[in-house]
Formats: sequence, structure tokens, C-alpha cells
Amino acid sequence: MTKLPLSWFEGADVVEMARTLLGKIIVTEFDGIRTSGRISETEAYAGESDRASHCYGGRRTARTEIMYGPGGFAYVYLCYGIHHLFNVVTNKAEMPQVVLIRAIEPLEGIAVIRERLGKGAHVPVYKLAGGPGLVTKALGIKTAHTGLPLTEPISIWDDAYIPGEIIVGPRIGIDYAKEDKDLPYRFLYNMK
DNA sequence: CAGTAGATGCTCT
DNA sequence: GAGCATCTACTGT
Repeated sequence: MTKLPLSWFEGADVVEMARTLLGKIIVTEFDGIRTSGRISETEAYAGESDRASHCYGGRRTARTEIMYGPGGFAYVYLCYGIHHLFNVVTNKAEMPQVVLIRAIEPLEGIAVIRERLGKGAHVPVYKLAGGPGLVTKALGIKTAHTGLPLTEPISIWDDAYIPGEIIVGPRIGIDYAKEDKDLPYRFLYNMK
């Protein structure tokens, strides 16, 4: 396994980045507690021209500023007042594209993850973190971590894992995005 | 199983 | 003040 260097995240095609991040591993280590999971679902948010993006039309605000920096940083925001959603900033500075991590398959620290999620042993591992709000809860990621480089305490690792069949489809929960709502920017594979 | 209501707080208008 | 890149619990089959 190798930790992806910050330069890796400067790839210019965010849709391809979303596809490529499938199967990679997110590791967090907070207060000496290490948890990790394999990315099983992602979505691409393609910048100022994308009606589903927080920076659509050039909305450059305190919240979205991190997206305008170089790739390799965390963009974490609060959704519905409850859920912390974790995004990977990609591309070079001034190109505000991100990949939302929608699901992981927990690998390390599963006991801790079960405790954080309040889910007992009867829930299979691959069903523990099957949504973007659950990903952050499982890994301990919060909005306070927005702006951190993906080196520590949050990092992303590559290994030899190759997902099976990749399913492509429209993004979830963005009906407000009108003509961009059906773009095939969501990627996932079946876990078993 | 499917469908829906309610929680909850930050961001931008 | 409105609107969310969601999740759970609870209803009814």
C-alpha cells in the first residue's frame, strides 16, 4: 500500500477522479485511534458550471474557498444540520472540483466503527457505512477537518485492489440541479 | 418489505 | 428565512 501524494489529487478530470477513487482506502487516525475503509461509492462535482456544485456560478464563499485551492485537501460540510459530508478536492488551484465519498467498506477498527455508528454485530460490515453521512461518522470525520491536507490525520491509500463491475448513474439528492441532475457522475461497485 | 415524517444547524438570500 | 450532496424510526402491508 502506498499513500497517495498530494500531487496525485491534481488530476484535471474530476469524473475520472471519482471513478479512480473507487477501491482506494481512506485512513483516519484521531487520538491514536485508527480506522479505515475501502471507497465503494463516489460522486463527481464538476465546478462552477455544475448546477449541483456548491460553487455553481462562481459562488466563492468562506465555505467553498477550500475548493478553489489545489487538489488533495478535505472539504467537509454539514448537511441537513446533522450529517458531515466528506469530499476530496481535486484539480489545480482555481479549478473547484471535488469528489464526494458516498460509501466505504470498513477495514480497520471495525469495533470502533460499530460503536460510533451504534450498529451491532448483526449488521454486516459492508452495510455499515453505505451513505455519505455514515462514512464520516464511521471514520470520525467532522466539519472541523475541512481544509486539512490528505496526509494526516486523514489520508488516502492505493493498493492492488481492483473493483469488479462498476455501476455508473446519476447523482443522489440533487433534483434541484435541473439540467445537470441526470449527469452520469455517480460511481459504485457491488460489495459482498 | 415500501413509504414518509421529523430531526437539526449552517450557509447564503 | 429558506433550503439543503441525509438518516432513522415508525407506519402499514
